[in-house]
Amino acid sequence: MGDYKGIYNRLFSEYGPQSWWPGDTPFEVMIGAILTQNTAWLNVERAITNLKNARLLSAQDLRDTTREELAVLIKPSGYFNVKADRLLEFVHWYCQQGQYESLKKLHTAQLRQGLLSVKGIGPETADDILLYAFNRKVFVIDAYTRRIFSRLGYVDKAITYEPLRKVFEENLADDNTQVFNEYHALIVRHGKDICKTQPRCPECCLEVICPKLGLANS
DNA sequence: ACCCAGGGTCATA
DNA sequence: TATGACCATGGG
Repeated sequence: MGDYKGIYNRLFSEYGPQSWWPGDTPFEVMIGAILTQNTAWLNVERAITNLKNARLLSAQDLRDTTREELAVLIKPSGYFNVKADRLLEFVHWYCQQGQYESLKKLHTAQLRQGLLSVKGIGPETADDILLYAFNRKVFVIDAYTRRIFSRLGYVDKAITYEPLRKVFEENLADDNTQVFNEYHALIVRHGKDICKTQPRCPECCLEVICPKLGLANS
């Protein structure tokens, strides 16, 4: 089973509200979700600042940018050639679908399917967008989630994305979207916080259950 | 110098 | 289905 809400409460009392996702508009959230793939958020912020200065954080303007021009601007976020293509693939789809006003009318399953049809958007990025840009009640799974909760003995360490997402969504069925929002952010925050204090420490949550959770490994 | 970050795709077996 | 290679910058 596992006390999923209990872990949430411990994380929340330890760290407090995380105010995710950082970003001024839903569209900026979506762009950030693509840029942050396997990348530290600090580097994503630099790339987003460049896009803002170039006035490219609207769908229309971004769509008319060349891949080469885009690659230069998002360079700090890494994988810049790959991500330039992914941003363009996404924004083309986004405009074709009628942007936010049209997409927000879709059911969550339909919207998710649409996002996943875009080359460069996988399950985690799609769920980031669903939760943090469209405010849909989906649980975002990442590497921290899988590590922490498999070490807790709640799930198998080899569990794949969809089954793990289902576990969280079933266990948090009675909770609202804000809890889903906060929970994923807290999981990420927990990993960052510990690693900042003790980089690669064997006591770090990435390797064993962090003492901060009050759940010593044994 | 080494590890890895708020992943995803593609080729291979 | 399940690994492995690849993408690439910047912080600790």
